[in-house]
Amino acid sequence: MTQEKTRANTEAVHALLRADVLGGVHQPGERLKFASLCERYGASVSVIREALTRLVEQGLVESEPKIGFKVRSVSIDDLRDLTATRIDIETIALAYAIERGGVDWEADMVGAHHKLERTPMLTTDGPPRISDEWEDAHGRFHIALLDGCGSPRLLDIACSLRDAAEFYRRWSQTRDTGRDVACEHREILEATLARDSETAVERLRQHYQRTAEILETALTA
Amino acid sequence: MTQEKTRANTEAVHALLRADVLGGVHQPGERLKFASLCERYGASVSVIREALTRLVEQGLVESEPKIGFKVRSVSIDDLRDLTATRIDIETIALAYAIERGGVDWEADMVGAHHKLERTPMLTTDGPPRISDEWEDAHGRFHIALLDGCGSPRLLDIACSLRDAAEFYRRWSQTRDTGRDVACEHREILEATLARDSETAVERLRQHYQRTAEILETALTA
DNA sequence: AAGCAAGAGATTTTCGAATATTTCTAGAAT
DNA sequence: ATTCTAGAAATATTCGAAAATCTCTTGCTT
Repeated sequence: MTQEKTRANTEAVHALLRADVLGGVHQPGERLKFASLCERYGASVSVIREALTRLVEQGLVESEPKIGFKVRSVSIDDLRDLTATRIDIETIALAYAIERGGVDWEADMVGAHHKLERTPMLTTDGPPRISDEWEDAHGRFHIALLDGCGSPRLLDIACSLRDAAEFYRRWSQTRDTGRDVACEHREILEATLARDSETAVERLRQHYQRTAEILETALTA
Repeated sequence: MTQEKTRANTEAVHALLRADVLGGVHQPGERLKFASLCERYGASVSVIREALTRLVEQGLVESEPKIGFKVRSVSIDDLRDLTATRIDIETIALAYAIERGGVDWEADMVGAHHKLERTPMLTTDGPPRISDEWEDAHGRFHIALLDGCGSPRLLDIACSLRDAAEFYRRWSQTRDTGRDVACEHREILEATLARDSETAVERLRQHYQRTAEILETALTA
């Protein structure tokens, strides 16, 4: 009786399906058939279809009319393009934030960073993998960094690119080869608070570049 | 018997509805009710809903769950944000294109520009307004400029921002106060072909800035 | 043996009705 | 007069089945 929700509205199914795609429950390239999805999410064709349609528009799922839907497939080329684009966009946003951000922005940023530092990165039960809580805190920190930029449109783009990146991230689970991610975050925050745009941007760039390199080796292996 | 399509598939309805929203048939802020949309596009609730869902995800329509859909509303603030973001994004893309674009890119660009120059800007029948053909050629030229950038993701973002801008554009119909748009295009092309990144980017920036200013006065008036 | 055609099965797409929710209206109570 | 509430109307959401389409198999022809 724990999950007896009589309301299976689209919003919820969309969130669920999205989480499953992002989390790798459905593999990239995998076909998403209505029959099995309806069963899995306990919803009707209509609501599954709406959820899929939205995911297509968000770039997480692909659709061929009359043929069906499938999870978007991954490639090295796309990963490189994504990384480069992400760096370009976030670089601009961070610079704006440093230029325009007020004290509220600073406060949120510091808060998000604090939470990130206090959240254990790896799970302790079972084989060590990056915990969902950490992923969440990590995302929030990076968004908090940009949040002072004052441009809803730019922020929105950054978020959607972050989602796309999440898609790749699960491959690199625990492959952090002697990398001090926490330190990188601390240094980015430090330069940002000091309003040192040059340094902050450069550190952010390296942060993403390193992640991408790890992902790339994981993807080729 | 000219339009007796028995197939009202989603793709078509989506395109139609999108064109109508972009073209101002449905005013910003206007509610989009299923009943009237079903009648207008001769389709069932399902396909209307899918089209609307997609438009929401594309940022052209807003949705409040259980309440309904409405055309996205416009504002000066959003126009400014949009313009600034567009300049930032296209600036990057153009710089990349100039840096990396090959001869095919050049050819497409020159071709698109030629077509733009040969397409009459204003309609001759009825009150003069900007013709759909010109709008189309105009969009294609600007996309052709960026197409050499080599980044599908960046190009995609640029296109979606262009759609958003289209949304505002219909207000400024024929308000071109002594502005030589054709000349601006020619100069942008010229600098781009000369691989003079600085100049090209600056001209593109001014091109958009001017458009935005005209739009802004039209919006406040 | 290769290629083609027909048909069965699987799957997506569309429909119209049933259901759930919100919004409007009118009347009663304060 | 104003606020509140019940009911009616309008509207969005969800469902399950019918229709359309694609895919795969099987048997036939060359």
